Amino acid sequence: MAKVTVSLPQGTRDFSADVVRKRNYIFNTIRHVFELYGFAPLETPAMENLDTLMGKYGEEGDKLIFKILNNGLDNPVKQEQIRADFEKVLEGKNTKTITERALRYDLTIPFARYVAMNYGQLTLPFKRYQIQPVWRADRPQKGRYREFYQCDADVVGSTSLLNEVELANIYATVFDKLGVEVEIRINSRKILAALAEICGGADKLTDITIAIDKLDKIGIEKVKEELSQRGLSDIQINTIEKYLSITGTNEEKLTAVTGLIGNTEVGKAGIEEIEYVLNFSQLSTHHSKLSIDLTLARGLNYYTGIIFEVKANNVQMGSIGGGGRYDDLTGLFGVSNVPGVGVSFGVDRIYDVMEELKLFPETVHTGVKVLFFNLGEQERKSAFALMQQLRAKDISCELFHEATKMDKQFKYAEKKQIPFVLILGSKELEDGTCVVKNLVSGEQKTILQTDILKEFI
RNA sequence: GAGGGUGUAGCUCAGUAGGUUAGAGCGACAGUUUGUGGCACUGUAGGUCGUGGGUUCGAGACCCAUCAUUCUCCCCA
Repeated sequence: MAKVTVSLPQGTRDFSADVVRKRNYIFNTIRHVFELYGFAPLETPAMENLDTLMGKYGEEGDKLIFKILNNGLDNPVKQEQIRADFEKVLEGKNTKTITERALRYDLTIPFARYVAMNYGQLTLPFKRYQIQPVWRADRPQKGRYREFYQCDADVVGSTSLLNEVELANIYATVFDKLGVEVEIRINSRKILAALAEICGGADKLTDITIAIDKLDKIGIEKVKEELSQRGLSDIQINTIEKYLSITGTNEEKLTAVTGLIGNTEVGKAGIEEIEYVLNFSQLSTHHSKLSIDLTLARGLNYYTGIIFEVKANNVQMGSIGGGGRYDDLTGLFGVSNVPGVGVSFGVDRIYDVMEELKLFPETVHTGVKVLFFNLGEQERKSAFALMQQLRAKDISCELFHEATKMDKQFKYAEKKQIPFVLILGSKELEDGTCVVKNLVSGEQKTILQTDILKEFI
């Protein structure tokens, strides 16, 4: 056999039939719930102008954007300019002559761009969902791919906390349906802002969030070290340690955090919005837990209110969903004062979790239902006619491609997990019957050809 | 960007301290079986041991480089 020399770009994958079916099961579940909650679909291009994306995801994020090389760089007329601009690229700057487009990095920024461009036409509040791949030039590892799907639902044009309640319920509903046990973590950037305020300045917010976000990974001592490196005083660090040591039930956490930052206006607001979402969500019934996580910060710095993150229980995997409220995402694109809130599902990680915990139902494997045996020229003509009758009734069938030993045809059906075979040989041809065999049970019976629809509908 | 692991048949992997002609299971194909699959038995095909250098009388094994892949950190879904 010839040596195969082709390969796939790092971090990308092909999906074979059974994987696609399982992925579709997840997509369909999410899409269905999005529709159920009144969200409408939107699709945007795989690529955006580089300007649209740059600077939206922080310094690290910018590095992970896949940039697209411009066409026509070999144009002799422009060579001098291009050489000069390429020097800038070597210094880490982007220039439009070299690259001006990039693959989308997430779905939120393209959505904000869409809202800004179409603001006048939208009925507010505007609720859209979007299920498309995104690309990141990250180094692949467990649960991390360079091409992966996000499923986002966002509401813009409303400051109502009802939206947060709805989105929390969407999370709970989807994971209940999929049978994945999760913990939906909730926090408010306002509480973090209040913490920064009593620690001497709003400008410390980013430093503080980056450090405390790592608590469960590196431990309290390392966090304190990092805070110290980031220029916080011992008194400030002491306050943060008090904040981080808050534990207990949701109610206990709220009481404790109120004692610490409840005297600040922003802190009070943050506590109130969490209380509101928690109380409202208790009205609906679902298994997934909604719990306060005061260390939850989220890297994206456009979040301003409630923030969410979803972790799967019983499995080692990064977050499988995240989101939050942003006050002014479209302001970056020239349309100010459009508040919004959204959540995102990471399908590829959800798939990995479900695979690891064996949560996919058997019924996901629905392929061909009936294989018609091919036992000769006359036989196959009759079989073909019968098969078309079933297909007309939406039953998927196949006729074996050549007249060969039954042995082979049986094995084909078995490998493709086709549950029924239909045998129509010379005997059956004569008396107008056919044999239906159930490959799972091994039972078979002879029926009239005219009764075939009854048999399978 | 930093640091580990792994590359041997289509797949999963053995390969002992460096020593003839590199193995197993599964899979594929053919047959036992020209109208009944799964089981069993028999046989066949398939590998310049990721690639390139080096050490050695001798390398799948040891050393260096390189590529691929995987995992961890950073960050994230």
